[in-house]
Amino acid sequence: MKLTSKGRYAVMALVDLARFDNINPVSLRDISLRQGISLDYLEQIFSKLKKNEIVKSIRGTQGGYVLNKNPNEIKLTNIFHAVDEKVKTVQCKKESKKGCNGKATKCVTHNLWDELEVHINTFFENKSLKDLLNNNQETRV
Amino acid sequence: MKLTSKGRYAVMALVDLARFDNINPVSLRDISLRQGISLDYLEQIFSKLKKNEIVKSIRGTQGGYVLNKNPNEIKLTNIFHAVDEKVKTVQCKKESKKGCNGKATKCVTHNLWDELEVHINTFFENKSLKDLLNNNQETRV
DNA sequence: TATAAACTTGACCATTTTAGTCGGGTATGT
DNA sequence: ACATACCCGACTAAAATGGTCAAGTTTATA
Ligand code: FES
Ligand code: FES
Repeated sequence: MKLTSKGRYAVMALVDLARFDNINPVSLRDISLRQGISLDYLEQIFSKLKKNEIVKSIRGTQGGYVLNKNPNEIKLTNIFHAVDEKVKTVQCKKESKKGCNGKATKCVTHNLWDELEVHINTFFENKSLKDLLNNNQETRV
Repeated sequence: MKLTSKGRYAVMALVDLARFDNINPVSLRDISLRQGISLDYLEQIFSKLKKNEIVKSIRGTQGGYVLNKNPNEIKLTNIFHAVDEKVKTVQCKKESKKGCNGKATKCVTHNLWDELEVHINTFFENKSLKDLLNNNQETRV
C-alpha cells in the first residue's frame, strides 16, 4: 500500500499555494523550485486540479494559480479525487455480486477490505488544507 | 493507494487455512481451488509465511500447512510484514533529517503522511485472524 | 508592438512493480 | 515405487509510475 507521488505532490503544491496566493497568483515555476517538483509534472497535476475547480488559473505574465475555495473547504478527499489518487483495496467490482478471481460470491475477506477502505477514506475526509496550514505554522516555530 | 494481491491473497489463504486446519494439514492445492489463487503464487506467499513462523509445513503425501499460532495471535500486521506488504506514505527516509526530493528539511506535508501511516497501521494492528473468522460466520448465515 | 512569462494540451517514454509462470528439485505416507 | 505435496530460484508479460518533450495560446509590460 503506497501513496503515489502524484497525490503527495498535489497536496504539497496546494499547501504551498495556500500560503502565498493572498499576495498574488503563484506560478508553477515557483512551486516547482520551492518544493522540488518537476515543472512539467506539476502542469499535469494542476490541469486536473483546475478541471475539478480546486484552483483557478491566470494566464500571461505575472499569472499563475490561485485557490478557488477557502482552504477549509478543500479536503484531502477532494484533492485526491481530482488527481485520480484513489484508495482501492479490492480487485472485484463493488457493485457486482461477483467476487474476485471470477468467483460467484464475494470472498472471505471482502468485508475486511471494505472496512479498510472506509477507514482510510475517513482520514482524508477529515483533513482540509486549512488543517495543514495551521499544523505547519506550529511546527515552523 | 492500492492494496496488492499478494497481501490480499495472504489473508484470504490464512482465513481458509484457519477454518480447516483443525482437521488435518491443508494443502496449497486445496486453497488454490477454493480461493481461486494460482498455486505457484501461493507457494511463494507461504514460503514467506513459514519463514515468519505464521504457519508450519508438513511435507509428503497428506501434508500441507497448519497455523503456527492461535488465530487471535496473528494480526494483519504480522501477515503483511511477512509478505512485505508495507504501508509507505512517504518517499523520504524516515530516520534521516532530510526531506523528499533531496531537500535539506522535511517537506510541508511530511507530518501529514506520517499521521496517515499510523492511521492505517492501527487498523492492521487491531485486526486478528480470529476477528475474520467470527465475522465470517456471521455473514455466512 | 515585441517579448517573455506563464498557462495548455497531448504525446511519448524509461523504469519499476506486480502478478504471476516455469522448471526443477526433495520429503514422505501408502 | 510412486504420487502427493512442499521447496527454491529464475524468469517474464503487462501495467503502473513518474516523469519528459514539443508545440502551442494568452497576456502584462517595457
Ligand atoms: S475482494 Fe471482493 S470478493 Fe474478494
Ligand atoms: S514526505 Fe518526508 S519530506 Fe516530503
